[in-house]
This record gives sequence, C-alpha cells and structure tokens, in this order.
Amino acid sequence: MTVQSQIAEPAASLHQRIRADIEARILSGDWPPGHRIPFEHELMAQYGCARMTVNKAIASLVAAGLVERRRRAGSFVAQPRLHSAMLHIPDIPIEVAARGEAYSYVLLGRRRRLANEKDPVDFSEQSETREVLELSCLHSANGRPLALEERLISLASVPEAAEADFAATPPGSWLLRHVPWTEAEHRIRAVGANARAAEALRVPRGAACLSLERRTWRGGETVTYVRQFFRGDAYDLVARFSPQG
Amino acid sequence: MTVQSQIAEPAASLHQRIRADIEARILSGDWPPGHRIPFEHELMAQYGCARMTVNKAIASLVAAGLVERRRRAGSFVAQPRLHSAMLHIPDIPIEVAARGEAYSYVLLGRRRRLANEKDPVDFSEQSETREVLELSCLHSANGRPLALEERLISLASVPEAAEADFAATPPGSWLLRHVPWTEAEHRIRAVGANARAAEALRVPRGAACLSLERRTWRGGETVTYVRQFFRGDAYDLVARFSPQG
DNA sequence: CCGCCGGATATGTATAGACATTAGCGTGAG
DNA sequence: CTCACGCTAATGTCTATACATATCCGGCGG
Repeated sequence: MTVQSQIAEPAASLHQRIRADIEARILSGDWPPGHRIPFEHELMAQYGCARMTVNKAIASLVAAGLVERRRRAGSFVAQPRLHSAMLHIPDIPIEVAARGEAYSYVLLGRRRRLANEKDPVDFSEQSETREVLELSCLHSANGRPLALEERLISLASVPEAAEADFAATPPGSWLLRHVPWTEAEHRIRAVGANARAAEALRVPRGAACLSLERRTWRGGETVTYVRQFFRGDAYDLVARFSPQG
Repeated sequence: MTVQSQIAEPAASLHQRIRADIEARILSGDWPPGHRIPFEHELMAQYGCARMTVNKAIASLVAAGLVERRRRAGSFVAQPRLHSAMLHIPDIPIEVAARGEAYSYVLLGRRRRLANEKDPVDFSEQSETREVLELSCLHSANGRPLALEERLISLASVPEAAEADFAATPPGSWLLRHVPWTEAEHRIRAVGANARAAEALRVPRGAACLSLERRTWRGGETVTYVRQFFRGDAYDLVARFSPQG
C-alpha cells in the first residue's frame, strides 16, 4: 500500500476528487482486482465529509464498472471485463473454445531487441531503453490455421514479459491476465495474404484475410502492438452495442 | 404528451423507477432530442419525493448520455451521438468528407417487396405485413468506388422510408437522422469480391474486401439490415475504446 | 436600438440523520 | 464437530435543508 502520492488533479467537487483518487489507485494497479476498497465510513473520516458524498463517488465507479459492492462485505475492485458490451479485445483461445473447437497454438519466433523507427508504434517516448519483445505465433482451431499473429511488447511497460513462457501461453492471453490496460485502438482491414501469411495460414497468396491491428495503452504508455491476420473464411468479428455507453 | 401508459417495470427503488420512466419516454421518441424534461421540482411534486431522489435519477441518465443539463435552463434530451467512443455506426458521406475527399453516391436499385425466408434477418416477428424496402447503392470517394451497399429496411418499423428520396440521400445517412436505434450488431469479415462487387468496385474478382454486416434494432424490432462491401485497399475501420464503457 | 446589470431560477454540491436490507460471522444448541 | 440462528456491520435508499453557481431574462440607461 503506497503513500497517497498521485498527481491529484484539481477536481472541481469533492465527490469527483474522491472518485479520482480511488480510480487512480485501481488503474495504477495499486489496488488490484478483488481488493477491498475502504469502507464508506473510513473514507468519510479520511475526507471529513458526509456518507452521501462518499457514496456518490463510489456509485459512479460502480456505474463505470470499476467497482462492485456487496452488502455487509464491502466494496471491491471489479475483475477487468474482457467483454465490454462493445468491441472487446478477443482472447482467441477462449473464443475458439466457445465455438466448441479444439484450440492449438505454436510460437513461431521470439526475439528481444531495441525498438526502431520502422516499428509501427513509437515506444521511445516512455523510456530510454526502448527494449521490446517481438513475438510471432500461429493460432489454430481443430488443427486448421486461424490466425497469424505478430506482436511487439514494450519491456519498459511490462518487464515481467521477458520471463513469461510464451511457448505455453499465447501472449495475448497472458497480457490480458497480467497487464491492466486503459485504452486500445483497433484498425481493421481486408487485405490479400502476403507470402508469409499465405504459407502460415495455408491459403493462396492474395486470398482475403482480415487484418486486425491493435495498439494498447496503459495510462499514456504503449503496452503492446499486435497485428493479426485471420483467414477470411474462418473468422469474423462480431460487436454488439448501443448508441450510448 | 401522451398519458403515462408505459409498461412500468416493477423497479426496486424510487430513483430507478423515475429514471426508467424518463428513459422510456426518450427511447419511445415521445420526448425527442432537444425536448426539455420536467424540472426537478416538478418531478418532485409528481412523485412526491425529495429533490435528491429526482436528482439521482437524472444524474444516471446524464451518465448514460441520454440527457444533458444546463443550469437555469433545465434538463434536455441529448442529441443521439453518432460517434460513441466505441465502434460506431459510420456515416460514410461524413467519414469521406472528414478525410478531405469528394463524396459521391449512386442509387443502383430500389424495390418494395415482402420479406421472405431467404432474407438474412427475420422481419416476420413484428408484423403481418412484413414489407421491406430493398435498396442497393454505391458510395464513392474522389470518383473511386469505395463501397457497395445492399440494404433492407423494415417498412413496418419505418413507414416513412417508403417516401424518402434515396436518390438524393444515402439510406444510411437518412436512417441515422430519422430513426432512433437502441441496439446494433456488426459482423465484420474479409471476403473475396464476388462478381457483382467486383464490377461495382472495379476490382478483380476475388480481391480482398471488407464485408460489414449490420443489424439495427429499435426496442425489440428490427429496423434495418445492411451489408457493405468495402474495397480492402481503400477503407479501414478504426475503433478506439476502454475496458469499461 | 443596443448593451450592461441585477435578480430570479434551476441545477450542483454537500450535510446529517433515518430506516431498510442483506449477508458475513460468531455463538450456542444439537 | 456441525449446523442453524440471530446479531451486527456494511451498503441501499430517502429526506429535508442549505448554500453555491451559472445563466436566462427583463429592465434600465446610454
């Protein structure tokens, strides 16, 4: 439990400040999923305010899905939800299993190197080392190639990744479980298979593939960049959503 | 202003009931965007409760993006936001214009007919008539074909569509502006261009295209089904999002 | 006719207290 | 030792009140 040393934005109202303080603790990983946040009466004492004020702050965190409350037990940091109602970050093994198919996976390459200008993401902002882990792997369902994945992981953001066994666990699944993220961007395109993808996916060159690029941030820091080529005939992305969050 | 004749769910708490009542008025179109909802003191009187209770109800509608409040002026139904922070329903003319390109559009076909079993959506649940408007059109940017669109509009849900001039306004843009929706589902795939798409988009057969299928509902009722084939080399979908709405 | 100013008004925030509800936990009975 | 029961601590809801703050609107003066 670290000292309350957050940047402490000049939030307008007290309940916003309380909310921001708690949110910062959660997003920083200081309070991991499952952690019990202080009781209302403790926060009341800490901030010297009425319970309604604390309640309003926590209620907005509940609305945002960051916190879950249980009577008598307390309020807890929610488990990160892999499925947002919107377009989510798919965990391929889980998706394949959900369709009742057998998932398999091969690690094709693993290299530790310095980031350079040709990389599709700029890792240099965040650290001088700029070390990245470059991985490539192939996901299959029922023995049939499904997706070729090429990934960069920032070792400045995720030093533990250097020791992870990506021959056993796909890097996407590992990251979803070990690294909280605050923002992501998908870029989805249809492309013809290049030589490398054609060979890995066992399709003719030029066959339609779905290219899914994703950048993921934690705070302002790039965590990972991934590009996945899916066989066009074997995968589709589905997103169900409403006009307002 | 219709009589309060909603289904009136057995909501647990008073502020939830107030919220649900207002939400129902908004989603039904009874209170259109821009409409001023009753003042807090009016709702207080109507429900015989304290202002904090009304306030809590309206605050949750603000959080959901359904309502905007202005001091001294009152609370208003928010304009539907075309861009949610997530994957939104793209309005192609606007997207093309935003890239600084010249948008053009041709209506290729328009037919009024009965829905049948071969349609990718089941329109039969909602009405006996099952009449649909079948449209096809081509979107271009700088004179270059961008997307071939095939669409079904339920005339039971949107009778006004029968009179709309889809030679002048693309059906997607018209619908976004005229019909509120409560839920949508995207299905995104990479496919090789079929004969029809190849000709319209002026690409070789089998060239990679992004297929975007979308079903849109209002309440439980299907409003429209659309399938768009984008040239793979001319379009990509971008979605930026956070773990929780 | 235009612009400035002040009051009225609706929302924004916060308080202190009250009662309801639920579920964790310890205790006592079997 | 185990199970059931009841106490109690936590959240859930609501009230009545207070003051702060932004802004629309009308009126007054130039």
